[in-house]
Amino acid sequence: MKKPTIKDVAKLAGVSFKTVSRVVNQEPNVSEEVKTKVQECITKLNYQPNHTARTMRKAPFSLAFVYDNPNSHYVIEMQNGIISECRKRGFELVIHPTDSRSEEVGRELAAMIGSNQIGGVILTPPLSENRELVTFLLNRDAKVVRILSGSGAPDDLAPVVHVNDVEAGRRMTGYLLDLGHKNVAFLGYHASHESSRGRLEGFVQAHSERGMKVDRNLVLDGEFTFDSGMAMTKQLLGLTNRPTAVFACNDEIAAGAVFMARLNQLQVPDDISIVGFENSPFSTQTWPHLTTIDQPNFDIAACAAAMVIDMMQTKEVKSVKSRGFDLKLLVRDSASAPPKP
Amino acid sequence: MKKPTIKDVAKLAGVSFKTVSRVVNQEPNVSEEVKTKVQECITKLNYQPNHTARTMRKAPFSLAFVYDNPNSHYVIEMQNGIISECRKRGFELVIHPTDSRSEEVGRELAAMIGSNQIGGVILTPPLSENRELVTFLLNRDAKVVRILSGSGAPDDLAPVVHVNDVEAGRRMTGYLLDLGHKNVAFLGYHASHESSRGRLEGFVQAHSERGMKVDRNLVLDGEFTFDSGMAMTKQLLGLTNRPTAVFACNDEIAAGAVFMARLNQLQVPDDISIVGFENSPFSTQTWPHLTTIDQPNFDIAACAAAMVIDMMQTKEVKSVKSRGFDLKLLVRDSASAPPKP
DNA sequence: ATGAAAGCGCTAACAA
DNA sequence: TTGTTAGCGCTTTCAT
Repeated sequence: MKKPTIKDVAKLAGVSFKTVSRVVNQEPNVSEEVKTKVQECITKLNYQPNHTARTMRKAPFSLAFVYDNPNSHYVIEMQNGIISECRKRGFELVIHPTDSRSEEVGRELAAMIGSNQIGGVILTPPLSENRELVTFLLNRDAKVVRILSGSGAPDDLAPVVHVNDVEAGRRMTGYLLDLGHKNVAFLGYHASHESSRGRLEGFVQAHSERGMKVDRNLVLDGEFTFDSGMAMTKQLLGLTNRPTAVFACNDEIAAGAVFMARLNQLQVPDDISIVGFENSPFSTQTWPHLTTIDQPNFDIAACAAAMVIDMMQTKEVKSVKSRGFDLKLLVRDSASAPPKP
Repeated sequence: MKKPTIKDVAKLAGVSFKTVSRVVNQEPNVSEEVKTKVQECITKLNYQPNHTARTMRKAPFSLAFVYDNPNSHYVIEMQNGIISECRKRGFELVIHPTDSRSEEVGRELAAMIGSNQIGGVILTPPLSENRELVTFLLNRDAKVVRILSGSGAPDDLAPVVHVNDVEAGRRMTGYLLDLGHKNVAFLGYHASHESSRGRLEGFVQAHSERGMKVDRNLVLDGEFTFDSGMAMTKQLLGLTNRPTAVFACNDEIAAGAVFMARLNQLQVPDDISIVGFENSPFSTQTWPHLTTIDQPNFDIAACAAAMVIDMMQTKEVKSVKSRGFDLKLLVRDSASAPPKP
């Protein structure tokens, strides 16, 4: 009736419980004969090792995913990626939504580490940009992996998985420019938002590579929201040098832009091209579906998870590694050549 | 250097480690004097009880949130609600995305329960509608709470938190009808989708309460997607008795409907009223923002979490309880009185 | 190749 | 009010 323990299996198999332990942990020095018998008894009793007891003797089998991000889609994809890796390796995921501006984060995480619940932490922006937090966690013996925007690791603190927003911005802008657009607007710059900085940098690069200059009046600050997209686009349409293409910093902005264009009797993409970034559900939640940048969040997260787990499993302090992911241009129907003048 | 244990605290305080345990667990029979001294030592050493060891002696301190739902927003809200309750009660949340059509679910969960990782499970639709799964988990001594669409618990298997889709559908339809609409379409019926059945039922009720009959040609089957919303609306607009209002089964459908209306030069809500359901981000990802139904997912989830935790903490088998939540009509700008003929 | 003993950090049961 | 003794289910260490 009660859950069988290692001892029950041992009794049934007529061996010492240590032998059962050896079989369960695939340790050497067990004769084939005994091994099979034990295996049988395990299945017969439907024995499952007690995860808790194991954790007590070894290290924790859980890692935490810490995030402060209003974008559900992003969080879920990350989460799923991490979980898929966790399942493969027999780990558990504890999720920890938090407010990055609060002082609590460190304390909360310290509590989880201190109580032996978790051994590793995966941090996403903006938390991952917080050096202080990273150091704090490191000092408490937690393994930390950061997911960051950039083309490499910014320091040697802890491994990072980096996402090259500059390159993606460059590629997307190049696509627009090569389509023949001369006036491209950039919507949704946000100085404190690392990714948007990178995307703008790529935007500028693509221009200079083609000997073109970015019209600073066409670079608009804004939130990553639909409403902000509408507002910025409205502003754009009032301009004398009205752009023929719009590079929106994310899909929600782009969706708002599409809507505003439509409101002004402009056809997308015939009269104006509008592209997004992120390949979020919003990119197909508008018409035409958005040409956008596909960010492999699932893979990024799985990679980060693999890294923390590796770190948790090897006692040695390995040299800091980092791994980068490329973002892909996803051509759909919201961009085309500019209208003939 | 190493993490302090209960014994270290005891040594420092000059008491037995059991006394420290008493203080930590707020048990009675400790003199104020000793208590304060121990408290001091705890802070001085920065002692934190080892969660794992505790779990081994008592019951697991984790519960699982099992879901199979493509809607990130829904999942995140649920998750946040559960976590907020978990934090209050010192529990951990393990999330378990899964494929409800797979045979694995039961096995996977059984493994988690069997290995003593989790003691309770929160199930959402469509998993929560699976009686077999519920029984299976119950047989393995897991505490189960289901979140279900309906006006009460369908059985005595396990407690449920129910969400009254019928009532919400009725209220929303009543709102439209009372605005003066005579032809209201229902978009996105899906026989296998419990909630959509409930919403349609409410839709019908509201009509009959006003002595009106539902035009079955205006009830369209469809997916819960933007594209499906567009397609269904297109079909609608071809009808001779074109409806003046649209009740979309969720916000994505409604957003698609708004877009299609716009494409056909119809103003929303002046020419046609369109309402959604769910109050998801999509409801403000269109213009005008959607009048919709607000579903308190966070509270629903928190309530379910509170229930499982209660069940995990009391040994007694309590009589099955259930708790319902009302959905609120959220009036925004996508519905108004029908146009004058 | 196998087993016995010790002990992880804690709580429960029982003294004192 | 306080302390002692077991022992949770497992792994580690050290025999045999």
